[in-house]
Amino acid sequence: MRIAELSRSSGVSVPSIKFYLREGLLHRGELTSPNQARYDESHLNRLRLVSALTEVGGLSVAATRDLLKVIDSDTANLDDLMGVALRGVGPLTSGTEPTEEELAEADSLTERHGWYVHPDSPLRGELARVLSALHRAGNAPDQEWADGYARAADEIARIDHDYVENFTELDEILKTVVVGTVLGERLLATLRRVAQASEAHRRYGV
Amino acid sequence: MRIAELSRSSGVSVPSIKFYLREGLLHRGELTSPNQARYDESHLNRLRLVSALTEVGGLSVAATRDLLKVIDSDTANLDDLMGVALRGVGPLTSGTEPTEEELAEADSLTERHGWYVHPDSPLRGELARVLSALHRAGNAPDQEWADGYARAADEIARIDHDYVENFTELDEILKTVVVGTVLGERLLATLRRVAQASEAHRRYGV
DNA sequence: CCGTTATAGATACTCTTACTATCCATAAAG
DNA sequence: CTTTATGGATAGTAAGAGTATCTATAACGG
Repeated sequence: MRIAELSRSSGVSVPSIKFYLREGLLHRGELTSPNQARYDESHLNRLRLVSALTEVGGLSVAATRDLLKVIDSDTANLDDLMGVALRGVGPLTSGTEPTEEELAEADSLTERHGWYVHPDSPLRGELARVLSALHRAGNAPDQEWADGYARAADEIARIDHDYVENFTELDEILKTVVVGTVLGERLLATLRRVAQASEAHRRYGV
Repeated sequence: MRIAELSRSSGVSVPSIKFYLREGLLHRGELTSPNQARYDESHLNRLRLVSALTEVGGLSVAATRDLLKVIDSDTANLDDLMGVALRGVGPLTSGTEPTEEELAEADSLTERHGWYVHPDSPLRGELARVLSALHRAGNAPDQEWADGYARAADEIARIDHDYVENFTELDEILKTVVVGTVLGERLLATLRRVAQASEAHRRYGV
């Protein structure tokens, strides 16, 4: 197909497609002449993936490119790739480095739940920053509340891993992990709001 | 205190403080002369809240201002305020309107979990868009997986509501709901990644 | 008392991100 | 054979989040 049709069936404007081509988020079409190229299903699928990740997943173009690079890579080692995929999924938070005290609170939480976090993992600082932000925002996150969240997170991690075990193809697993991480986060956030609104309705009849 | 000290103890640069003053995220200090103002604890607290919401919560300055407006308002009706607070917490996703079919999938999910969602609620479209994005990304969200997420969301909603019931002051509740919604989302996302990494470690020894 | 430093507030400038718009030379379509 | 549609390069734009400057004045340090 030509670019116009690709645009129509993907819902991405022609200039944006050209932009993604320039930025390396989409592979070039097969040139049939110096100014004509043919696109196929692979381009369409990639564009759908890109728009899902950026529009709904909220990823920047740069972050999306990095993720796609991981998906496209065919390193043989699944374990490595899972790690890269999880670590690569940004942008996480910004801000200053957490203090020792904040790290200690994060460690205490992860230990209470029997989680293993590598001391150098960015997740450790990330968690510390979030907890610290809750303090700074004037909401000392009471331990029971945070623990409830942790239990839910634990359950979800198990669900995710069980789900991934259905797949065997490496590239399929990779894509599932990446997409599941990014869009799963949005899904969870949205379901949480729905559940909250519904619970408010149930309790107070809003 | 003067602006330099406010900057030092909040970690926000003086130009940024001035920017927040211009944008209405921070109330002006008390003028002691045409070019001198005094700031107090209230300014410090507000700045901490703003930086927690923007840096960790990932809110834009505009979204933060809107939220603060809700927190500052003293409408007497708690029910209304909870609704406004929950609805006001953006930015949710962007993109095209969901189709009937996508809405139907969203409705089916909410119904399976006994949730009540007002037909005009933006949450309905939001959920439909996320589910649709999962399809578009090439990951048909298998029902069992989504249901697992929904159960976790349900649990969290209950935890949140139980937590809020500890408070009695209206403005305290409001702030807790808003902060809890925004930062709780980050906390949950982070815990989920920690749990995932930990589960990967447990299962595959990464 | 006085030179230096620190404001308040207004206006202008900058940097990044994510696109759009133009342009040229050729291809395809009617 | 005259429009319309590319591919690819270059330039322009609009929004968002600050920074920098500037003008009078205060406040401080000696």
